[in-house]
Amino acid sequence: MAARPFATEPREVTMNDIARAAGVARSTVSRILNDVSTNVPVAPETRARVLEAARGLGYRPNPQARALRGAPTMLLGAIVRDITDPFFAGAIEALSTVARARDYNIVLGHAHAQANEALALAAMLEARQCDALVLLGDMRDQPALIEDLRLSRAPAVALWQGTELPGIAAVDVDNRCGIEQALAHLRSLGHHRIAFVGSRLQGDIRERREAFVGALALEGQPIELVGLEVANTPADGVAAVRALMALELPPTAVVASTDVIAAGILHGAAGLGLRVPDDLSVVGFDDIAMAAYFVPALTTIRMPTDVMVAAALDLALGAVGVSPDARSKEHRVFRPDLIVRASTAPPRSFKGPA
Amino acid sequence: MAARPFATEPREVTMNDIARAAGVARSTVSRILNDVSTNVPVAPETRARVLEAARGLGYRPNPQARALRGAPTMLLGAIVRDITDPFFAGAIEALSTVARARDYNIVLGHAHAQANEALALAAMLEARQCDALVLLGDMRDQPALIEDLRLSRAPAVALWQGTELPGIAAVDVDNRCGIEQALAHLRSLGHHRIAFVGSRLQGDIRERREAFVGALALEGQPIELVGLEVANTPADGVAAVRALMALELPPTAVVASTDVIAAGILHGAAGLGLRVPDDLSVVGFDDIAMAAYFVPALTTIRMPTDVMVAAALDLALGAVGVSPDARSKEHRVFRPDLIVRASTAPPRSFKGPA
DNA sequence: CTGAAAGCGCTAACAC
DNA sequence: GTGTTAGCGCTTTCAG
Repeated sequence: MAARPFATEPREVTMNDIARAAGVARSTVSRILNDVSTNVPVAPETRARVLEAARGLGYRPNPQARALRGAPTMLLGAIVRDITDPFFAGAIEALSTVARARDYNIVLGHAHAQANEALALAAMLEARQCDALVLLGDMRDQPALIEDLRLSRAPAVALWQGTELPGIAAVDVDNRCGIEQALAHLRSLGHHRIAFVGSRLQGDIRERREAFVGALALEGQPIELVGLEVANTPADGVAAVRALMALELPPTAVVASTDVIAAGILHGAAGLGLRVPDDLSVVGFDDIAMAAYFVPALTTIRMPTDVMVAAALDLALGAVGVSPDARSKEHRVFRPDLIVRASTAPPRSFKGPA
Repeated sequence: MAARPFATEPREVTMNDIARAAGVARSTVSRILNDVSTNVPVAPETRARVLEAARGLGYRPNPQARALRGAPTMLLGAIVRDITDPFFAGAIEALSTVARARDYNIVLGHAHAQANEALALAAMLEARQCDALVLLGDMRDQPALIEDLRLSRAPAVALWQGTELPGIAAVDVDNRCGIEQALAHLRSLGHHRIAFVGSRLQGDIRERREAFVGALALEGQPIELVGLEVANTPADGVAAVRALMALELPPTAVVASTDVIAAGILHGAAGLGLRVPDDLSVVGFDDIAMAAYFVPALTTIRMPTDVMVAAALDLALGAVGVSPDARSKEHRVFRPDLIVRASTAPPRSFKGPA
């Protein structure tokens, strides 16, 4: 067989084919298949014939044609910096689940802090294939994206942005509340020298850091901060705990800005011959699926991820009774909870409440 | 302002608008914007005028209209059972990266072994919004999906399917090779009682299990298998190690079918007061990002994920010089490597090579 | 070199 | 009840 320039695709079955097969007009087929019987009556006999033909021919509606007529694409864009981050992986899963319940699919636009970062995102917007967009995590370092977002017709919602993006609806966690719970827990165990590990640069993490500083400053407690430039990786958690433990007066407890960093802290502590929680207490943030199976199981802050994701979707796709205009101004904040596990205990020197 | 039934969308800028602004015909605009200058010459003056108008009006091509004309959607469907699985999260990230290099975006179709499982997938195919599909992980328990896949016009590639799906191209890892490396490593350390943890039900994992059984049977070694029904979760890893250690003659080493299960084994071992690797050696499979930061760092089998994902994309989107027909019959297998870390050591009783 | 016209598959007025 | 018609935004002959 000679190679043809273009493969002759096995032509799609269209409404025309059904119309011909059933001996009716295309519009009739459309009416029946879309079940607009409420408005326009159709003879049951015709209906049966058309449905039969459609099934027999294996008809599948062409979404592009529908979209051209103004139908929604049923695609929801999810822009995330790093799918590999277990917390965001979980969030995407949750988002995908609630989206599916509305017959929406997720288009992934991972930002991946690379050189071409903004481009990937712009491409997605440019393509306008999505009915709405959800941003997961802090994107303020991608000004081009934010700008495009504003110009874009598709509504956008920022999840875990950790800050307000004027004109874009937001769903966030109360980071201060979470950090305060962690600190209250550690203090009740008798800890006085508590360190925080996490960058001051990125949204949520920055908020957590500020909450930490604020809370300790309020009480005149000594503050030990590490990692103005800590990345959200276990490797940087290892480096941080090494730095902390090399201090003249090392902390007895560490609050990590995320569970991923906490994993590194646990690993690094073990490498230094320290036992957690006896020699060092560790508190994480996020409660990723694995946190309960760290060695030891991690005490951490859990957010109502499912609820938050559902709220974001409501905002993005339009909950009943919420005008698009009002939506873009909304900023919903949810309260996290402390989950106490095995990585926290009274410090060694602690002999009971004063 | 009274509420209108439908918000008047800020009308998109179309080619007609440009044509009007530049005083040319729509077809001319199309030619210029698509740069088909090779075929049809266009007056430089006209070209400039049109480009100017397009930029000025902020024109963005409508992908649906293009698709209707037969253009590709530039969307790649990725069907994965569980995005939360760190290994697959990494794979999706890799896939997304190579896809982006070809201007493709990923549409997520997570299968999530629920009641509505097959539906989600069918919906995606039904929608035919994707130019090609990549299946990540074993999907044989979703026969409806597989069937749809065959009917679908979009080419599909199975990644880590762990078995052949007739008519669907596949990219896989040599599981036997990986398991044999793990066993060789453990034997060289002096282990004789080695257990395997992992279900016999699912694709890759089943292959790993069979490789394990085969290799040990060959040498008449005692075989300890756990988990005919082990799920790929840390929780089941914990249960497995408890069961193993309750045996009359517990193993001195465990091979886990995945790093996620290995995490549970490490956690469970610690809970039993066992020290890894002194009391028990543990080998994982996958080398997920966190594996190097487990306590202790996990010895595991690493696959060339990036290369495999790229191969899958080539197959799906059509590498140069490969006919669609030949592609669907391809089955490429890649070799994994053992990464030795801190979770393996000679067994306690071992006093050096015999 | 450029314009006119047809049509991708579908929906929605508007006839009859 | 059902058919006719127009048109969504775009590409692509085919005429000039």
